[in-house]
Amino acid sequence: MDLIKQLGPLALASRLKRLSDRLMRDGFRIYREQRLEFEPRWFTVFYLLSRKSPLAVTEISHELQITHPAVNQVAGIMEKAGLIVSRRDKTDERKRLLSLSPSGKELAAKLKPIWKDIKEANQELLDESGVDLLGTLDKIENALDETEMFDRIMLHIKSRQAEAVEIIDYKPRYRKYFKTLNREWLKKYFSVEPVDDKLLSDPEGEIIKRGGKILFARVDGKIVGTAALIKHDKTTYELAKMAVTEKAQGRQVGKRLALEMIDRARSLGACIVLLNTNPKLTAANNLYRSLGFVQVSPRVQQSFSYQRPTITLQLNIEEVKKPKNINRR
Amino acid sequence: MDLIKQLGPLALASRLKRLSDRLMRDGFRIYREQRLEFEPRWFTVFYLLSRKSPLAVTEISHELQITHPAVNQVAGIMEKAGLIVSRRDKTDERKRLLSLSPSGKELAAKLKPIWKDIKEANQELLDESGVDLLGTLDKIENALDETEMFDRIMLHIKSRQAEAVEIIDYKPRYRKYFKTLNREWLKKYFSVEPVDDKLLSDPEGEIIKRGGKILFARVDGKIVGTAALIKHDKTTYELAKMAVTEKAQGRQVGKRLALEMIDRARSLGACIVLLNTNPKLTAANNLYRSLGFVQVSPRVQQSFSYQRPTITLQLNIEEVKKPKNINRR
DNA sequence: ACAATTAACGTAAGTACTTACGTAAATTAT
DNA sequence: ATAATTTACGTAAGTACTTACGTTAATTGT
Repeated sequence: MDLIKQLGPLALASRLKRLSDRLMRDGFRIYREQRLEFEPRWFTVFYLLSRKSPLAVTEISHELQITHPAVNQVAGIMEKAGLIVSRRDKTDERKRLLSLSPSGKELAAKLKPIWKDIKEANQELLDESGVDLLGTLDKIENALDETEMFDRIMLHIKSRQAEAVEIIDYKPRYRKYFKTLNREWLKKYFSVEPVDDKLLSDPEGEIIKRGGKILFARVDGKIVGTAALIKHDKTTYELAKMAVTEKAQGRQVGKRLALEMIDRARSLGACIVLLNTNPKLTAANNLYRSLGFVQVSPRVQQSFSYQRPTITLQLNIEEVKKPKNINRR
Repeated sequence: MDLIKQLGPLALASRLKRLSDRLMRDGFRIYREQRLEFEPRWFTVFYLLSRKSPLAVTEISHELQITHPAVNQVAGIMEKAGLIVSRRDKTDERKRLLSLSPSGKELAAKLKPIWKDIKEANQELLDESGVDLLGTLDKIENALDETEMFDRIMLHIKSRQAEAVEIIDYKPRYRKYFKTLNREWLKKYFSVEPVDDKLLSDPEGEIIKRGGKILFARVDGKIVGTAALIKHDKTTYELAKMAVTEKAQGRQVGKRLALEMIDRARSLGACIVLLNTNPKLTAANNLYRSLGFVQVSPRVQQSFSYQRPTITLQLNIEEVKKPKNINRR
């Protein structure tokens, strides 16, 4: 019958809102029944000012953990209602100091016993239910302070997306993807240089026959990414021509390709994996750095010859640590 | 630092709202980050339709325990976005049947894995905190279904207000209040008849010297109510001239006066307490009935002579039960 | 000492509900 | 069979927050 209840953790936010709305509404009814010109919305700001004043708008906002426009709005309404007064801070002209007006103080005195009744009624509700909701909320808020729900969900999404990525070895029938995927991003950011075209047109001759590797990434049966490993010497390889089609970006395809390729390099006896990239490609560079790549001196940079500005990164193969949050069965 | 947290049960609703808002906001960020044209607000209606359709607006409203305008609004937005379609019910032209459109179904398929991630992340948050929040919410919602917060708070307020009412015996210096308080309501609802004026002008002679009683109610040092007990014969008394000033109404003054007067009648050896009232005075009559007064036959009605329509109520003194929720130390 | 940055506040618009009220179709009562 | 009531839906306005953005005053860096 009650879907939100049934959905459990999925509809947690909706359920909390529903309960909050239910309690707020009854607060509104109480004030009206007692013929008090007061609204639940005003409570936090009003109560705070009744205990400590004057206070500036942002001071209140910090203390209540709500935004300053919220405070500003409530303060505006209460000032119109004559409950609070405001004046500029003499020492800081930006600040507007709020405090209760005489009639605000009078109302506060009338409200105090009602607040006590509300507090007791809520306490009884919690006692009756026999559960420590406040303690529960404490713990949940603390856990969220550690890691926000956004990051928690993103971890799940990324791990699921990484699992959906299949890494497969080079096969002649995939050759065309090696070229098209790479030309896609080269055209977008720079231009396809002769050095690029040579490699892209003959991956078997230029890369595989010289002791390198080529991998592809497949998601839902479609080839969405590729990467090459070029052999420089017995212990030095270069991770190059890594490309992920635009639609699949942000789905951990690049990460999976790079991780797998580093594994392959290790198997081939590599001690150093080099990588040429452009400073503008921040998303890619962040990935490389997260995998342990560090920038090396310009000396190394000389050995390759691209028209576009290039920086060289290096990974010492012994330092590789597998990242925690990617499940790579 | 965090006032809402410090206030505990008093700011329970604010705190639940704050947590709900925090979780909702992150939901919004997740959909945006995944480049999905979907909002947390749509979730409940959309999810329900993805499982069961078609459904009418109020059917959804019942299932989700939200108001039908909320459903109507969300449905309107989602229809504009092309996610749902609606058609009239053939057998009941009032009903608008909602179901997912093909593109809505497509989106649902994309959303399903994300929902799973959200669910898991929320579940982990709860597990991590080591508390059964969902069970706690269940219990609290059940307790509120039994008795809403409004009624819980009202019980506290009424009991406190009843305690604040002081019942004091007649003293000559209070004589004027007996007249003014009674004229106040008589003028408001009817008119002051000669029979009234005779009693009100000489309470000592007309009531007390004839074996009756007069009581006053005092709140915060002010006389706010009065009541008289008129002796008819050895075992029959009449509760009359009960008046509570408008400002103090709804604060249990009448109830305290009536209860105290019934006690006095009992002490004087009364078996029956009569009472003349007007059918229009519903608030007062509800009080009388709650105290055990029942309407008697018109025969009794003849013995008194007011111009205004009058019904007579009677209380058998042995039947008096003290009401539970009024604390009368 | 001056520019750049940061802080405090205000306003506008958006989100996600609600209550209040109106209309029309269906159902029930007399 | 007609009137009265109930049900289903729609619209308007209100509540209580948010984000986004702009202005002005104070603070910091060079």
